[in-house]
Amino acid sequence: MLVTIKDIARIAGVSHMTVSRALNGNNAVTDETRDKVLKIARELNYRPNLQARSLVMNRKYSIGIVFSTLLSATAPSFMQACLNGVYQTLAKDYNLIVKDLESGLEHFNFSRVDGVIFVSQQESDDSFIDFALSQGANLVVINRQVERESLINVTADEVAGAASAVKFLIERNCQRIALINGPAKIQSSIDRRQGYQQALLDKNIAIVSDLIKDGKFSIQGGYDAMKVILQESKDRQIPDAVFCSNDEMAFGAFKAINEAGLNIPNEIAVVGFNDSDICQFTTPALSTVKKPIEEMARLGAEALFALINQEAIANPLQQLGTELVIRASVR
Amino acid sequence: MLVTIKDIARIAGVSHMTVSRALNGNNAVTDETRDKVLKIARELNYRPNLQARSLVMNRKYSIGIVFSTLLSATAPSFMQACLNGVYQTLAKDYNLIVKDLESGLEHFNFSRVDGVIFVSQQESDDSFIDFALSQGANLVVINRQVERESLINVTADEVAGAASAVKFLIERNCQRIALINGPAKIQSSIDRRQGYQQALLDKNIAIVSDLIKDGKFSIQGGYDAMKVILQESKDRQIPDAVFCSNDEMAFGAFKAINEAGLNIPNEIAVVGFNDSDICQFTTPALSTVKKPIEEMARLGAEALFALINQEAIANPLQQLGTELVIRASVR
DNA sequence: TTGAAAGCGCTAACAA
DNA sequence: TTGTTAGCGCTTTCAA
Repeated sequence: MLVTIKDIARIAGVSHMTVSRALNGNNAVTDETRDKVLKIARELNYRPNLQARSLVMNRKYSIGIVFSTLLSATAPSFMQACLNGVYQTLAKDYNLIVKDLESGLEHFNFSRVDGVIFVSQQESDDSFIDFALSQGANLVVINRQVERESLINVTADEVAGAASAVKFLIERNCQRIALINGPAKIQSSIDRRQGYQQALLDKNIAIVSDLIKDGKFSIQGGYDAMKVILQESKDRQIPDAVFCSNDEMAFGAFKAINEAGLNIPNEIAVVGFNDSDICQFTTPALSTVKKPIEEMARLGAEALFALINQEAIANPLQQLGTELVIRASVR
Repeated sequence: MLVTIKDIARIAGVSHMTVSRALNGNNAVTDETRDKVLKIARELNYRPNLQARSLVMNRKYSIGIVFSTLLSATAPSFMQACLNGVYQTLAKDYNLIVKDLESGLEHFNFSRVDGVIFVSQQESDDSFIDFALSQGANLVVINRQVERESLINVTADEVAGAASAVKFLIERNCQRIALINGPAKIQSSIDRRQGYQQALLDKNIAIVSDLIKDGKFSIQGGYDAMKVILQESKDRQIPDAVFCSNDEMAFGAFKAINEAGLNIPNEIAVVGFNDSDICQFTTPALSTVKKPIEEMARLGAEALFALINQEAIANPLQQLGTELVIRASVR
């Protein structure tokens, strides 16, 4: 068994309460006593049992980060950015617990965490959000816009981001612009499609449903979708541009375009979304809409800690901007 | 405050002990009582306070996964594979806590977890390993081979993997083979370099230190290293192959080679390591050494749970095989 | 089959 | 400034 405050108390010849006070920096203890206690604690390599403290203080010293899924539709770069953003804000004593919703939300025990930062990706996540709120859990939802009374929600302006990309393509004289989108139920897919359609409407270009495909947010999916698009346009005109809902799918599309012997950007321009690491190193370099994922996670986590500590939340609804990054994949 | 067994006891008109027994499936309780208790528990949406149970049982219902670093030198795809592998083996009640060593190991409180799975990447991790062992923690080290009395260690045979790749290149008539390696202190870098050198020696090819560069395990680093290699060989012969210590660096090298106007694989053959998602979609497709990362993590986690539950460990030292995957980036 | 008492390691409240 | 007592929610032990 590990060292407890009682062990230290016995050796120091004081009560366990004096030890507790000394360790917690309570100043109702003489310097001499404190020094003695701290010295013994150090020698015995004492670590507080946070489970026990937790029971008394009703604090868990843990927060949870919950993903819709750890496996599919969560690109590694996206997940790492989220984890990093949250991890950086973590106070010294705090643990970060990773969960996904596929293991079943009935297993989620809110009594083990002080709060949850939920990286929400789809509308069906609502049941978890409502469950969390009904449990009175401290909750911050990031990535997907959610309408709930006084819920803290940090998102990016994906509609505008997608629209800016498509608008740019049109201004560069693209007329037949395909969309390789993520799975239909994912909110980012819905938003980016909306931005795509908005831009086309604004410029009086018809929306051609044959040019919209599901690329599953994966490299393979982007490749498959692009192949189908090219196949289907064999007898007709091929698209002169393709907007992909994330960079991975754009990367897959590159492969299909290369295999078809077509030139990027002269025959087909390509734009992605997120600005992940790969963009600068594809050939040609991939134009994209930069989404501040790590910052989104950081701001969400900061708000969560404010919530936990019952501090005022400056701005419960934050929508971060996106930014069009032009590289050689457009002409 | 949340529902406790005492609340249920009061409503059911029994003692809290009977509730505890009913909830834990102890059969020293009549079916009638049990049903009544379970029904009330369900209605009140009772969740056990694992902090409290923890205190009594001296079980934490959490394991930790510790990375050397969450930020640098940990490729997103590698990290996600590790997390997935461990997450899949997690028992229903268990939480997974993510940590890195950069936050300082003095902060690591082993009393909060039942065990730790350590994704070790470098020799300087040894201090953490020794610290963990000195604390009597349940520890499993994966990814890096570590010599410690009765320590559970799951690794991949990286030396052989690298050697097989380089040997293959030589058999395809490559003579000047560059190595773009990870940071020198990372064990995988050391192992893969050793495999590289071994293969060259076996085939009586001299090792040219100018052809060995640090690519930092990142796309950018691979690009930079390849550029330097090409720059330096301007007046001499350029290498006819480059072996990269991970796929990301190979991807960066592709870019530099493309920019130099050289053909892959005819002028320079390229091989990577890990077999991550991108390999099939680069142009040309990237040959690589497949490393079973997720399986490594899964086996490690299974062993950790066996250790926690004091079951026999079939095989404390497991070295998984690697496999050379040939694609179009070699001729 | 059920209940009462004790205690896991810690802190809050009160007393000395 | 220090100590005593009680109790957080749970399980183990022993008694009924």
